[in-house]
Amino acid sequence: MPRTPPQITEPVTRQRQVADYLRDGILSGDFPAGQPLPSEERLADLFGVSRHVIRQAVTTLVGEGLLIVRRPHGTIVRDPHARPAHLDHRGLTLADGHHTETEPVTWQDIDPPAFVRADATAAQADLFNIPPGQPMLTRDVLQQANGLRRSVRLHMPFSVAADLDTPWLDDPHLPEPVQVYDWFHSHGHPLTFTEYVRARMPVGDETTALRITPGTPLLVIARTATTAGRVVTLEQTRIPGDQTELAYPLTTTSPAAPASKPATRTRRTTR
Amino acid sequence: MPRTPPQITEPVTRQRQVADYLRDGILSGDFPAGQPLPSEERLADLFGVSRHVIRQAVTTLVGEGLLIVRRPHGTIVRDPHARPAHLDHRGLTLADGHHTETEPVTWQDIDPPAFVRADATAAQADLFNIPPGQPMLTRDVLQQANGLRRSVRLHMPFSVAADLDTPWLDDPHLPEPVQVYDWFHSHGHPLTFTEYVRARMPVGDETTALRITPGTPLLVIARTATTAGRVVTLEQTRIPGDQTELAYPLTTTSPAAPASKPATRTRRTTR
DNA sequence: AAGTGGTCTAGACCACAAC
DNA sequence: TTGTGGTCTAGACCACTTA
Repeated sequence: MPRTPPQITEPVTRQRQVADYLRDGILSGDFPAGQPLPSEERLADLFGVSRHVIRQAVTTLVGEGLLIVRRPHGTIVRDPHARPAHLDHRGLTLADGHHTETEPVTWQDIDPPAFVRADATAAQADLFNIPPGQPMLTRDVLQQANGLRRSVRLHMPFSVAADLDTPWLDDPHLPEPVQVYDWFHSHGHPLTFTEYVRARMPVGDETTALRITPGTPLLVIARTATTAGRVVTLEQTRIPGDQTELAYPLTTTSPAAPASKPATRTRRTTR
Repeated sequence: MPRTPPQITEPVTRQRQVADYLRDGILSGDFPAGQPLPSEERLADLFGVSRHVIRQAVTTLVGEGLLIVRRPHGTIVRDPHARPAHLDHRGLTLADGHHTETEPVTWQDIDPPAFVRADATAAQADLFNIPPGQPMLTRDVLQQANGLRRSVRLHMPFSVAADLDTPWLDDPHLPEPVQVYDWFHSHGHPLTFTEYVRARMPVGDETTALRITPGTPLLVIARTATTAGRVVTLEQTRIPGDQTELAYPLTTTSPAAPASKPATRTRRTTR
């Protein structure tokens, strides 16, 4: 009897074997990008399994972004090494009191902006250092440029609008973000900006609104504007993750002049 | 007979209805986070459909990151508004000729670094401005800290190693990235850095190697080091997208001193 | 022992677009 | 008309963990 127990590996199911076979073929180029795979029934016959097994394997690979299904043409191989076609240099330019995006893309509103009165979520309350549930002015718009889509939502707590005598306390129609930034700058509140980037899967109608191909995640960018240590606005942008790559010049600080970190946000240390 | 054709909407399949019902319940809090959903068989009886329909709906929501399956406990509701628990302030500090990461996390190597000789892909060749397929020195390592995992891969073209008389042409055992940066700095090649962020779904064994929960994307960070207009190294980091959020201080440039954009990379304008 | 989700079969019918 | 993937049913057996 063997003393050493055998190495336990992942169970090798049929759908797993099919998925591995197809993935290897795609990554090695045996199944060239842009070409359709053999039909599900043909693959089922080829492997001698039911179509359900094939479908499970195909579903896995669609989730990995390696396949895309075009009915009734078939299942098409996607280029796995394709990088996003667009590069977005993140940054703002300040000239004559006017803020401008570094990236000179002109986004067009698909629908008129929506001005919803939203209550601060726990995370937003934490960010703005306000009580959770406090109402906020928001401006929500869906935009497009070059066939791309993005969603931009600007948030400003009521307390900020009131404390700093902004014109939007009575008229909640916030203009586009850069104009809001201009107002702060010209009224004695110079701004510094920080961006927070995360990725998640689209939920529900985000897939259709942003025209997201199945198997591609969402890039979520939260840009905060801070003046005198106070976060005054949050500009949240959502873009499909397979179309755009974000570029940031990295600040190389020297310890003599330490980086002015934005106000630390409390974070759960639990997972 | 009506003149105006009816508005065409998405077909409302059973699995779609089940998924919508469950999603609404999760987002509204009727199905509280952390609690298990009713079992598949119970849901099938409840709706009067086969278990297959339930499974399809559950698969959809797992793909959206709203559910997580823990066998045999059941299917657990995930907090849809949870933000990543960790914040990574991206940046480098330069002191006494030594580069240090701004974020003071100590990552531990899970395995010893692997030094593979890799050929430049088309995208990498474009980035380094070298012919595609040119060999590169690479250093690949899987790390962990605080229960998180990440993969870090450092690339340096052979031509760079040779032209700048680096010590790694003969001994391909690249040290960790900051030490490589130190070498460039102390040998008369001051560096500037740019980071490129994108998101994609994990492929194949990335899921297991990085311990990625199904339904969560991957954040891919490419950090380039440039000296005298030449990109000398590429440091690529991959982290699970549900655990870490990236923070970048945004540079607000004034047009008098325009931002020194890194060498423009050619990009396909096609989708 | 019981109950969970995972895998798999063998069928069936459908909508859609190309031929 | 044909072939595609999408949906759906009604079963079956399995591995796993907790009670």
